[in-house]
Amino acid sequence: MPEGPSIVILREQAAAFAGHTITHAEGTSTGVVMAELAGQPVLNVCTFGKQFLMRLGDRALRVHLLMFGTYRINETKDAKARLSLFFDDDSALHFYTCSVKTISDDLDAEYDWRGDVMADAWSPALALKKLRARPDLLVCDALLDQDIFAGVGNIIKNEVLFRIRLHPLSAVGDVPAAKLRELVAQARAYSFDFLTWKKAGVLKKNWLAHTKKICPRCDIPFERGHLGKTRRRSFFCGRCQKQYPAPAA
DNA sequence: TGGAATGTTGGAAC
DNA sequence: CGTTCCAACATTCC
Repeated sequence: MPEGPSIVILREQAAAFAGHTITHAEGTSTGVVMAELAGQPVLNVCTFGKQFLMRLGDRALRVHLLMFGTYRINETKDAKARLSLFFDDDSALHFYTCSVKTISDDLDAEYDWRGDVMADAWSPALALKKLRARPDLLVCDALLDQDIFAGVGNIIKNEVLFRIRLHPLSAVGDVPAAKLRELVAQARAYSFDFLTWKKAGVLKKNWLAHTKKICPRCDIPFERGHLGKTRRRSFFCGRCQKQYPAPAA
């Protein structure tokens, strides 16, 4: 479910709740006081990276779907909801298997929107600055770092690195400047392709690297491994994805 | 059917 | 005290 673009879809679907008032809240989450939510208006909904945010009358709710989280609108799943919100027009929003937290309603103080690859405020220059400050960071870890690329997940990581022909074990400080700019640009560009494909139900069909066995460019087997400090799955072509610095022979 | 996966966190360990 | 590491959590699919 949950890389940044999927959360954007959630936000678009939940936009209909803005302007409505919560009449009742229930669920197993310990991150909110259910009784305090009744009567609160939904002022607006937004996202930061993989987080879904709802600004209410006197607080905001942060929902993170983690790896397995799901949600339903105007219907329920056969499972206990972490948080169910019922609204004054009899609509409802249910979250399952997720982390729910109550946070300050001053979202501009909580988040630097320039760090969200899906945001209008996304700043490639700021991302580059953060990257240059960490030359030893491997690019496979850099893309997953939510302080640099909020919203990017493991699928986007693999697809971006394949797209720009960059080996996942390359060190940020050794990647040529132009290639690093490409990395930043494609972190956003691929995320929007992801969004388009996810909406059309053709996301998997468009994967070129993630979970793939053969490189579509070289027609040779992909390498795979749990790389970097994050130890997340990497799928990459040892021939067309260049490594910086070149590995010792 | 056990293992692994679109992820983060909190606390232990150093 | 700061940084790093790893177990824990949870659902679904193969």
